[in-house]
Amino acid sequence: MTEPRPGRPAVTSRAQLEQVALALFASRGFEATTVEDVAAAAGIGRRTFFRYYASKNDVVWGNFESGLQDMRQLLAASPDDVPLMESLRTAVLAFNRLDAGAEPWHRQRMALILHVPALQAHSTLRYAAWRDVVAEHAARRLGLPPRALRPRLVGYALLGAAVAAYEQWLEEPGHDLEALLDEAVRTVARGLDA
Amino acid sequence: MTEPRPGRPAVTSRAQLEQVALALFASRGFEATTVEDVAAAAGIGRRTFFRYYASKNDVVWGNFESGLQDMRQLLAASPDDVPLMESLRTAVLAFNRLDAGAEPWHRQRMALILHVPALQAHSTLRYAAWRDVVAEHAARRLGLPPRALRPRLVGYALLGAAVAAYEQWLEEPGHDLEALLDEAVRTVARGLDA
DNA sequence: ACAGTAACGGCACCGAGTGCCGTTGGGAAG
DNA sequence: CTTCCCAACGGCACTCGGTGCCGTTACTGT
Repeated sequence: MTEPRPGRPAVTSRAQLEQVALALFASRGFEATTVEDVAAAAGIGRRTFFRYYASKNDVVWGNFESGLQDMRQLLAASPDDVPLMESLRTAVLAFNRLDAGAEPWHRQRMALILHVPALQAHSTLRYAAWRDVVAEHAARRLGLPPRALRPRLVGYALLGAAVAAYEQWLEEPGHDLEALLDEAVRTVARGLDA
Repeated sequence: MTEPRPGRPAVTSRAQLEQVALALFASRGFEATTVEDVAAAAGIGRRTFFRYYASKNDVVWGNFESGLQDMRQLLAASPDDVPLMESLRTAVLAFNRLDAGAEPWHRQRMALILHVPALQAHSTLRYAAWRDVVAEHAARRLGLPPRALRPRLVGYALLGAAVAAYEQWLEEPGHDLEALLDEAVRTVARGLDA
C-alpha cells in the first residue's frame, strides 16, 4: 500500500486537506476563509498548503485530472462505428456519474464552483483541459486537426451543455443530473453531427 | 459636450487609461506589467487607477457593458416573426461587428483575453452577463422562465460558438471574423431551434 | 552512527485590491 | 475676490494569495 520511500513522510494528503477546506468553506464561506485558516485547521503551515494545492481555488477541484484521464481513455476506446456525438454523449455522462453517496459533496463542490466568483473564473482554466479532451476526440473522428473550427466548436458546445445542466441541477433539488446532462447534450449534439 | 459638474475635474479617462495600459501590455506583457506601471505611465496614482477600473483585468474589456446594452436593445426590437435562432445569430454578428480600422486593436484585446490565463479566467464573469442577455431573449421568445434549461442552454451554446470562432480568427490572420461567427452560430443553432 | 533524501515551515518579499483621510482644484454663491 | 461646496486625487497602511529561499526535520538505507 504505502511503499516506503526515502525522505520525510508527508504529514497529510490532498484528500484530507480538501475535506478540511470544504468544511471551512461551507461554514464560513469561501472568501471569508483564508489559506492560513485552512492550513491551521489541517495542522500544517501555510507554506505547506501550497505544496499540496497550487492555489486556494484548486482545492475545490479535488482530483479532476484523474477524471479527465478516465474520459480520455474511454473516448479512445470507443469503437469507430458508434456515431461521434453518441460516443461523446456517453463519455460526458460517464464523466459526471457520481459514486453512491457522493451526491451531497458533489453538490456543495459544484455550488462553490458555479456561484463563487473567484471559483467561477478559475473554472475556465480547468474547463479548457476538458474541452481539449473532447476536441481531440472529435478531431480524430472527423479527420480534422484539433485546432480546426469544428472540433473546437464541439468542445465548447458540449461544455456549455454540461454546465447549463449543472446549473439547472443545483437550482432544483428534485432534478436528476444525468437526465439533465443527457437532455442538454442531445440538444446541442443535433446541430453538431452534420 | 463636457457639461460642467461640481467638484474637481477628472484628470484622465477610462479610454485614455485603456490605451496606455494596452500599450504596456503589448510591449512588456500583461503579467509583467503592474498596476503601478500603468498608473505611472498615465501620470496618476495607483489608488486612482482603481477608481477608473475595478481591477487590472477589467482594463482589457473597455466598454463591454455598453455593447451589451446595444445587443439587448437590438434583440428586444427584433420582430417576433423572425425565427428565434435567426434573431440571435443576427445579434451576435452585430455585437461583434468592428468599427473600420479597429481590427488590429480588437485582435490584440482578444488575444489577451483568450491567451493570458488571468484574463481567460476573468472573462467568464463578463461572459455570464452576455449569456444572460441571450438567455433572456430566448426565454421570452420560448415562453419559458429565463432560468429554465433551454434558454440557458441557448446562452451557453451561442457563447461557445462565439468564443470558438474568435479562437479560430486569432490563429489564422486570413480568416474573416464574421464568416467564422456565422458558421459557428449556424452550426449550434441547428440543434437549438427544435 | 551516518549519509541521502524529501517534506516541512518560517521568513521575507511581491502584487492586487481596499478603507481611510487629508489634499486639491474646480464651480457657484456671497 | 473670498468663501463654501464638492468630487477627484493620491498617499498610507493593511489584507490576502502566491513565491523563492533556506534551514530543519524525519524517515530509509548502508
